[in-house]
Amino acid sequence: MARQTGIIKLKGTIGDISFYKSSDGHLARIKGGPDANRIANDPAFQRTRENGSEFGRAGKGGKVIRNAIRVLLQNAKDKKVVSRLTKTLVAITKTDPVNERGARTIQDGDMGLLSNFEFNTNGKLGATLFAPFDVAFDRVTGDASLSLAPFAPTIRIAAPAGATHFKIVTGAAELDFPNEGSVFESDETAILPYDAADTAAIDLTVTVTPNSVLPVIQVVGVEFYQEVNGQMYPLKNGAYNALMVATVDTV
DNA sequence: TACTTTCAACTATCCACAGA
DNA sequence: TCTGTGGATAGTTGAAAGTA
Repeated sequence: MARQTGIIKLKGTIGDISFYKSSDGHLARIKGGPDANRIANDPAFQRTRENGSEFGRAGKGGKVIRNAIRVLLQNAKDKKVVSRLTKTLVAITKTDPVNERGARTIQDGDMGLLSNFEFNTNGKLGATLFAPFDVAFDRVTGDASLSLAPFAPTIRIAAPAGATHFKIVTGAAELDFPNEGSVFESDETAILPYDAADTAAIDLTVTVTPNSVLPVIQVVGVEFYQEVNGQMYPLKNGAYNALMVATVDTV
């Protein structure tokens, strides 16, 4: 049994050697574990395969969502949004009361858990936009709307340093998880000055399939800009832009 | 008993390396 | 020294075998 006696304790795996801390001290040994073939075929790993199946479904579901809102997500995301979204979708999958273990789905689970999901932890909408806003989705017409009464930007929006302008965006996505497809439309305000003067009332509407029977989510976001010599530049490549799930509507 | 590894899906980011 | 390429990694869940 190999032991680590140096000052620097390692944790993790380098090559075929694993380093970890146990009650016997810091150890180093050849990595082990069951092989891929066993996990794929051995009846003892049935539970493991069921987990893998549901986890895989959540991962694919995350891709459907990210692909759907890609045009907005590109401007407001952090490095770990994929894993955070997967985590949420796994939790949703577990709330599915219909299907048996290993076959549970996102759309049969409680998709409400996706409400208020923030796509950028570096710029959360909940900590950025303090102007009250209303969202509404009409399943018959397929219209998703966002409205804000006039507000003073410097009071109602916590903008990162350097921002001179901003934009409010929204989008609706109709999600078809089994077929890995989606319908998406987005709308946005003009680029507005970040100052103390009240904005005009904001009303944005986007439309997805009327009378849809699929789950629909609506996202709301804020994007920041910096004006330099009359040109608008995205502030720090959108590091502080916010995007959040505002509505989750299922049949 | 405590701990690791493995698998499932996905992708931005990081790193090493080769070649110019 | 710089650039492009390709592979590894992180991060998420849960189950069980294997080892000291």
